[in-house]
Amino acid sequence: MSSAHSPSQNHLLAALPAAEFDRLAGHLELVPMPLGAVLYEPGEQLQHAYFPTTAIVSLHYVLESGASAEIAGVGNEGVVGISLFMGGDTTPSSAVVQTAGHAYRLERRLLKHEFDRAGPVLQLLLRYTQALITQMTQTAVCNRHHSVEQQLCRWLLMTLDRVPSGQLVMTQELVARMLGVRREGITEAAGRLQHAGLISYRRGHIAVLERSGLETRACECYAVVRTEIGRLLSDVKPRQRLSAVA
Amino acid sequence: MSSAHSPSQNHLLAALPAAEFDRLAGHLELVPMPLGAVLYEPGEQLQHAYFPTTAIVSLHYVLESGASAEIAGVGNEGVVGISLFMGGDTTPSSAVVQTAGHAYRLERRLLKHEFDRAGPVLQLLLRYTQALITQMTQTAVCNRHHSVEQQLCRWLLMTLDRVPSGQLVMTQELVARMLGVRREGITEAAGRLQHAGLISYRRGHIAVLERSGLETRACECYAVVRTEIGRLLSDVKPRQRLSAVA
DNA sequence: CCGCATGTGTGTCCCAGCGCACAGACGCCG
DNA sequence: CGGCGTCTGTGCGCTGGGACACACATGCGG
Repeated sequence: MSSAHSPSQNHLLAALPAAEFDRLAGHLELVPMPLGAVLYEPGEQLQHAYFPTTAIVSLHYVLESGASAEIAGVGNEGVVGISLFMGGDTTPSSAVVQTAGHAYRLERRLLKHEFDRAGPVLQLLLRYTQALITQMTQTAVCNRHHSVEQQLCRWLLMTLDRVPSGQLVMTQELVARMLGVRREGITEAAGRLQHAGLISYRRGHIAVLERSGLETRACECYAVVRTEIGRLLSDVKPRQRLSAVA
Repeated sequence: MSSAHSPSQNHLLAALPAAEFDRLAGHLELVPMPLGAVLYEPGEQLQHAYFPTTAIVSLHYVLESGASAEIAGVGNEGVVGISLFMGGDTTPSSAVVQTAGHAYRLERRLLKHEFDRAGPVLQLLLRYTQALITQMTQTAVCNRHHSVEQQLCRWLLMTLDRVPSGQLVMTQELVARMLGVRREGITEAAGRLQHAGLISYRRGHIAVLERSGLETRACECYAVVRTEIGRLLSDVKPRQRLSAVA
């Protein structure tokens, strides 16, 4: 595993015109993202926006009761901290590192400055935000109407898109917390998937064996989000490595 | 009921600096919004953005199975058609008039133009968008964890904020479709609320009698969204008539 | 003012998912 | 290599909500 880091590992940054990219590059700071790290908590003033390269961040909402659910996930296709350029500065949700890795971060001030420029950077960020909105709406509908197994498949697929190896380091307990369901529900669903030969797992490690099987069992939500990301971020710079967007 | 229409009945428009407001005013077109009218369908290119004054619009998502759910609602505090300035042009969801009334609409081209100006108009729109995002995330979590009754209360309260009279024209069937639940579930929940003296209804009409009671029974989601709208849109222009924001 | 479409109230059955409780099983660390 | 913490499997009973099936109201249009 080569550890050569580059901002262009993040699709948003990679999609920027060279001039814009160069302008920002000097200000990007590579930071490690350990599992469980909290990038921000509800109402907290963000100091940086994070462009993940290998890390995956989960936008999470915790209710007063302690129950929680993932709102959306952000990997190397996006950025964490949209409220910085949206103007609200904070959000009622939090952001937690779901898969350890790295990200490039940009200071709050610099990002806010992008708003005034109203250039390609802002345009790209807003498009991404719309894709994120799609993800959120889909999550809302999915939560309402789809089974735990369908959602698990969707979640695995989305994570898979951000982890090329297909080897996820993830306990069932954590997955349950992501989806906002009972741990036992995941055990059962995952058991069925393993039995069907689609995945295999052992104590905190999940390996996807047959991606297509997951796609069959997943709800439409996965495809919708995937397609929408492709649509919104493709014509900015046609060739990204979103791979198999269909 | 005075039928004097004015763009300033929409809080976003009203919050604009005078110069900006005047610039747009000439291009705003007052349109009636009949119940059930579809402003856009999934994937459809929007031709206008709508700033409701008395109408309420429901952002809606319909699954392949036919099941559906409201993603968020837009009243005189907001605007329908954010994808126009976000850059995506279309969304996978649709927008349907949930309560008849009026709105001012603005042509696509003009709104897109606002993006390039990167002025107060865009800033306000983006802030509103963030509030909308909050509403969507809250919907997602609410769908996961809260009971039908709690959600009904939340929905009633949010609608109430947009209908000063407290007299809603709305069948249980429709409410059910909004929340993405069974009609019978609404019948039961509404029955309990009526029994408790909080609301009264008859064949397609719902009257709220005791707002505070609904607030008690609603989940936290209502307050979160309400507070966030207040926070995000208040310091643009302090005095809006969002009334009792708490 | 009658009738029928359209809302609303019930009741019954069923099941996914929750809460809880505990039994194994793995694997890391001393 | 042994022990313990963590993760996973399983078995309850319970319940909210879904699907379906009617019976009854209501009020609009003819």
